[in-house]
Amino acid sequence: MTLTEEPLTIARMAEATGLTTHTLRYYEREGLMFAPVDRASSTHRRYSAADVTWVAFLSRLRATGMPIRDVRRYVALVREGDATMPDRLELLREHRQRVLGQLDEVTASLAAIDTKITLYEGRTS
Amino acid sequence: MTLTEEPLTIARMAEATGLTTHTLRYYEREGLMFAPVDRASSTHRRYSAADVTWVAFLSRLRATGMPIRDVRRYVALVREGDATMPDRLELLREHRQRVLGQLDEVTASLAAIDTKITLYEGRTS
DNA sequence: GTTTGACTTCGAGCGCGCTCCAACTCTTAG
DNA sequence: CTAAGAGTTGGAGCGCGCTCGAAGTCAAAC
Repeated sequence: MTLTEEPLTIARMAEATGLTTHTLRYYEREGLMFAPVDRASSTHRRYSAADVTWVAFLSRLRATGMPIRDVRRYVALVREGDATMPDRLELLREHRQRVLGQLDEVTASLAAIDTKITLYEGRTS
Repeated sequence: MTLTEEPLTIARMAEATGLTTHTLRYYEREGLMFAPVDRASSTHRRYSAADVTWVAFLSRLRATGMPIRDVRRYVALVREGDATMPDRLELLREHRQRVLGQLDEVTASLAAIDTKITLYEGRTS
């Protein structure tokens, strides 16, 4: 009884993923979808549950600043099958390290900003 | 005995701040400097220690994703003097909240990526 | 004084990631 | 069956933050 298995129109997919319909089509054009999106009567897109799962993960990659071109490389590896697992792992690990570095930098900068805030608070109190 | 008080050429300023000379000129054009940068014989820039301090802070704002236009607003307030302290404080606090939100989002996405990494590690071992 | 390399301005160009428009077709509610 | 609203494609446009090129001027070393 999984009603959620019904395919989604692009509008519903946009709601489900938090992306716009424009962005969904853009990602597809850019080769970021795992497989060609199903079509209802060969025109309107019908997104599967698997599509939702994939777009959710792809959004995680984007949210952490992975460039489109790297996402494309990653999904290309996924399409090639299990043999590319080590490559995917390496790609994700490298990305992870970059993100950790960015987090450090942002955190350090935030601390500097907090110091300034505290200073202002002292002067306006 | 503060040798560091000697003004810096743009090239040395670039070294000191980690920005390029192009970016330094760009920021100045965009109205992001606190005060007009000194000139040696009215052409070549000579950056003061105060300039270094300001650019360092401005880089913190940028590193945390504050848009150029907001940095401009902030520095405009600074120029207006002590009366604008409450406004500056508010601006920084709002920025701080946005940054905290971004940190949360990135951290959550990173966790999802870590999960995927762990999954791959399980399969390739 | 001359040379060499750093610096100047102005404006154009670019890479990224969308975002939007136009003109058209399809789906579905009534 | 028809009308209205949702979806389609292809390509242009945009906002941001630099980045670079050209053509010329200046400074410091010799």
